[in-house]
Amino acid sequence: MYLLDEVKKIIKEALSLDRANFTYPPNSSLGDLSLACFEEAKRNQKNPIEFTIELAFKLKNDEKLKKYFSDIKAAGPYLNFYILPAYLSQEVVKKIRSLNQGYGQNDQGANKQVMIEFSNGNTHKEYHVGHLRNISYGDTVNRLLSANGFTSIPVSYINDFGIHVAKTIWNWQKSPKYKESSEDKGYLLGKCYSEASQLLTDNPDDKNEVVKIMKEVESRAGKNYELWQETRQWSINYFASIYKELGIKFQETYYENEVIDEGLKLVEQLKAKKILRLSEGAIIADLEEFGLGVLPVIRSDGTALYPVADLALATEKFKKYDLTRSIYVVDVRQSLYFKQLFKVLELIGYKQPMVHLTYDFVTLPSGMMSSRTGNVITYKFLRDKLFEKLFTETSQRHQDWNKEKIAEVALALTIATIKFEMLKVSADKIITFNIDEAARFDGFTACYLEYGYARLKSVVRKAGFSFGFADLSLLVEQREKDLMIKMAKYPDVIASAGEKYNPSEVAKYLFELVQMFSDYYHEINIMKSAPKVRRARLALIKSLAQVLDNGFRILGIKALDEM
RNA sequence: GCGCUCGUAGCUCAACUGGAUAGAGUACUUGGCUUCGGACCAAGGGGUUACAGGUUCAAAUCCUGUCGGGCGCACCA
Repeated sequence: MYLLDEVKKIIKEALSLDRANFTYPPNSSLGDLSLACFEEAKRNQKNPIEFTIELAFKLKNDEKLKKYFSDIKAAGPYLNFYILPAYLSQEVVKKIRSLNQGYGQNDQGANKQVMIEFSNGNTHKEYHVGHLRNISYGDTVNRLLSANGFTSIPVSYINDFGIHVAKTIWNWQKSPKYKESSEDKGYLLGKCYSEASQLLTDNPDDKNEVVKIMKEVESRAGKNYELWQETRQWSINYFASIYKELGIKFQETYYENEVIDEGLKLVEQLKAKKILRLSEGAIIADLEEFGLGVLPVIRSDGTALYPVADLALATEKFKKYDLTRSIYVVDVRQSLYFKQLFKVLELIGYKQPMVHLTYDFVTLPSGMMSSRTGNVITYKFLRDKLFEKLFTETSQRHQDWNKEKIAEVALALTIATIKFEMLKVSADKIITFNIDEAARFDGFTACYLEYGYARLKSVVRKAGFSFGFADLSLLVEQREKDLMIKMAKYPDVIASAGEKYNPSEVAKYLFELVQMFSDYYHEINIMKSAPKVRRARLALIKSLAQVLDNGFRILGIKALDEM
């Protein structure tokens, strides 16, 4: 059990409470932990202010509590606890040193297997900042679930069979410039798609050709089918290169073209079971009685819509894995669609909880992003722009470094910046992505966190061999105590962020922790302090580095020793 | 029209899900390099939490209404 849980348990036992409303005081002069006593006072029919005074008196004389608290004070209706620094340092610093990467994890989800689907790229289309929000979010939630003890299975679903594919293939054949270009072919397909959409808006008659290509691809034979196979692979390779650069891994990858046939069979079965029916020539799920309207499944021309693949995919997942929960990370605009999909799955008989994890979209100052109109910031554009700027910044600061090292650090900072920008705000906020804002490296940014970490590591490096036994009771500064309290809260943050699927809590926590360290670093010179004190302080900041490291890992960010 | 959602400092966002004096970043003004790394730190000004009611010991948070933005509502994905 972690320190704060233990302390809360002890207080509850001492007061024989089964429920208790703990909060954290607004500033450390009011204590480290507080108990709001409104309800308990009411239950005892007492004025809360007098009631806390009584409680404080009682607890202060409780011998059992003396090893945990230096003081217990009544402050109006709150009972404030001051944790004994010696106990704090023993419990926090030592615990971190013994658990290392495991610090912050818990076993809440033990023996529970959950699946999380995210990323969901379309082949033959651009990979843009909207996808980056999805993948950063999904990946972090996956890591949070693992940290909370769940067996979490990250999967991606790739849409390789829609009309967008045919559009791209159509334009690819028409325009020789793409074939001649030396750029990555997967990247070029995105550009090609954008142009195709524009051309088709200008000349709607050309759609006939696109439909012909679509049918040929779906028939799985012929020249266009072969071209589909080839181009599809370029996209898949391109995605793989992006995932690799971002450090994101999937346990399974599903493709629309591989589940669609199974989906069509399933539709027939569901028609027989009257879960689906014909209406106006189309096949639909009529969900009016659940207040969910109508979900079209097959068009009146007989071609498949999105749910066909999704129903088959869900079935496939439940067949292969014993899941206690199935999570889909998809933007909020598809809320109704997922309610409908989950309802149909429930009617089929799947009882497992299904969660649509929503996030709001990424828009641009110039308006809504759309690969059809070309109003997008692609991954490549963003990455190159940030990389260039960070490469320059890093070179200026490290004239002694070679180009490879500078590039390595600049790339890591680029990735960290992208992810952090996507994760630091809560999922229900629209991100208006301003590339110049994102390319600033001060304030609440990944670079700030990395910079604090690098300075910390630099002190540790300079200290060299001066470690050994540390007397942690020498950590008596208020700033040291504040840091330790903050470090003690890390497991709470992981539990809470995991429960709420909310990475921004972790981002904010890490920022605050680094802020506290920066202040400490400026006010207290570790290397110049007396040898025994120095050892204690080094032990403190080494465990602080571990907490930061663990938190960075949750966000999918590489902690850099130097930058 | 119906449904969902958001509205907090000039701007971008927090606020432990109903708790103490609503906090950060940025911008602006000012101070700090004979430095354990200045991509840093410190100080200052900046708020009727869109508006009006209600619920209670307590409301940015909950309920009702109004205004404003965004999104979705049968063959797009």
